Amino acid sequence: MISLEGYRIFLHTAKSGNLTKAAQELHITQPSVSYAIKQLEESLGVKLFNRLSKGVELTAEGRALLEYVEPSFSLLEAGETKIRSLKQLETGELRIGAGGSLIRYLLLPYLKHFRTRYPNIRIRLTHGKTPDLAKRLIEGQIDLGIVHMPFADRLLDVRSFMTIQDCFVVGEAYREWSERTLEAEELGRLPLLLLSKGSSTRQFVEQWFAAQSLPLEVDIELGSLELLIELAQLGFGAAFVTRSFVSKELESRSLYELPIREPIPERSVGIALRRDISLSEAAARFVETLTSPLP
Amino acid sequence: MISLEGYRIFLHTAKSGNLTKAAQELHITQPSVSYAIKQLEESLGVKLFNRLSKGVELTAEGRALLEYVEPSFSLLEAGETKIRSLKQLETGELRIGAGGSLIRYLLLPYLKHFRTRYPNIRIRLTHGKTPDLAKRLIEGQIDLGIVHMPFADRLLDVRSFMTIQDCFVVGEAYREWSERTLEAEELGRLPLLLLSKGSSTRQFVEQWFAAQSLPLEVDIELGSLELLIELAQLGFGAAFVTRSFVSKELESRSLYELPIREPIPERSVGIALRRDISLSEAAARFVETLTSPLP
DNA sequence: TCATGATATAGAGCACCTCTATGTCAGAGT
DNA sequence: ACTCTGACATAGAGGTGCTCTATATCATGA
Repeated sequence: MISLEGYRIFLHTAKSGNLTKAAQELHITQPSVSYAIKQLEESLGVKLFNRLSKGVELTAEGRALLEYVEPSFSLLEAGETKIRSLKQLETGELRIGAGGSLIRYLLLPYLKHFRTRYPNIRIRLTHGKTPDLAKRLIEGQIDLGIVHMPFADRLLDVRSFMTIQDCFVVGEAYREWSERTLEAEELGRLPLLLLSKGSSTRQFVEQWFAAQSLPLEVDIELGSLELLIELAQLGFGAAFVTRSFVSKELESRSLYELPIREPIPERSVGIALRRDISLSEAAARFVETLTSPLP
Repeated sequence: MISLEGYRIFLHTAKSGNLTKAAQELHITQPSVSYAIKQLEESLGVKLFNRLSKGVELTAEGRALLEYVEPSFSLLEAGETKIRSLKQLETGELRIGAGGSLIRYLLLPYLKHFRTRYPNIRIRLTHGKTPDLAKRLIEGQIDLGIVHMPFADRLLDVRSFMTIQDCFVVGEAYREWSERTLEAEELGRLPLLLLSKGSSTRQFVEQWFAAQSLPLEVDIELGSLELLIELAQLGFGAAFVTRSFVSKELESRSLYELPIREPIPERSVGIALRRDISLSEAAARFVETLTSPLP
């Protein structure tokens, strides 16, 4: 097999027309260049250079070879440049999957920050429920998934990166309910606004009711958290939401949280990654972004 | 500096998705491949493969790199192929087939020129009639054929490269016939010297007579144009020949052309090649020689 | 639980490249 | 002519780094 280093030396020699100069460029000695050229000539079975008194000059065969070797090395160099720029996050893509409202209410500030910092990384977002995201992850269609915990899969590495606290909120119409601590069973006397079945949040609230042996009567169920919040504000009932997602509304008093004696346990949101593959540079950096506090 | 051998190993590994298989292809051992990939990854500072339990799989960065490395190596390989074919010019051979008198009267100057330019190419000449040449071409026994046009074959690429003009010539004995324009039918009053049946030239002259509804009475028919010309000079009659083949004799007035009212159409001579195989370097150069003017 | 088929690691060995030193040669300058 | 300069070639020593064998480790599927 032909030594590839020989081609690199050939290329420099051909371009400078001078073994000694080529040697300097390559930080090796002139005899090494001489040796390498000789090796290459012998492997190919043709003379590549005519040795003149003032340097070397390509033969017809050498010139023919150069026409291939030069672009070949340009490509390799371009490849190395590409890798460098991927490493510097000057290019690349980041494929994120996230469930329901997490993109809008939780991921958005991180995405904004990341996009400002690395404007040339193409961000692709995929919406999907947790099992769907798991499937996409395993198939390599997304780099990482953002899911409600608990969630586990043999092939996935899921690590919590944020805890969230859920609560019930009401609008002005039911404001008085927020002025004293309620027993859990009293909630049944209010119309309940929940996310549709199948969402992690819905599962979670169902479990909470079940844990206390309380029946759960749902009055309004919606796929969109946005709409849920709006209806709560309009006085349609008590909505089960993550507190931090409505912090603005709570501050501006367009929503009120219902204090409940039986505390709603904390949940956490996790990052799901394929266990056996390493992250792309962009994905790794995004995970860092997620796990360190926003400025 | 990055070891180029590493790229070759990377390429094979990426394509087979399996270090062990790549090692076999490269005739080295699996640990060597493992080592090389690791080296490359460390030099570039990125992981190129995810190690799975059933082989390896490119990472995003690896995939990006492959897009450059693969064409780069294709180029190198093409370069090596080119060199190999150029080398053939040092030792190769050129097998030409040509009909009848074409070798001697048309090809010879080109052959001389080619032989001077590429003295190490062994030239093999095959004599044969057009259909025979076609058969040899198709069977790969010759690289190219020189044939009278028109001629076509599904498997052959035939391109005209020279037009020729035929004429009737006589020796001193019939010189007076050359001093006025003859009607075609007057030719019948001269003894006619033609090439033997089966030759393209004979076919052509027969067609010409037939086109004018003239009977053709052949007095002397020979396989050799050389002899035909000699007999014409000796006054045996009018010979049908290609004008450029006897230009020397016409100049030196050992032969005279008969002016004829009905013009004899031009013919052309073509190069026949096999359509589906690429020419050897030597054959390609010879075709160049034929299609560009002699110095 | 075991067999299978992967990759990773450790450590020895040596091939091949690279170096230093020196030879050879052609051309320019005096 | 002679020498000086700048080039490439050759010889031989030396050491780096690749490659090998042997073995570990790990995941998967039966």
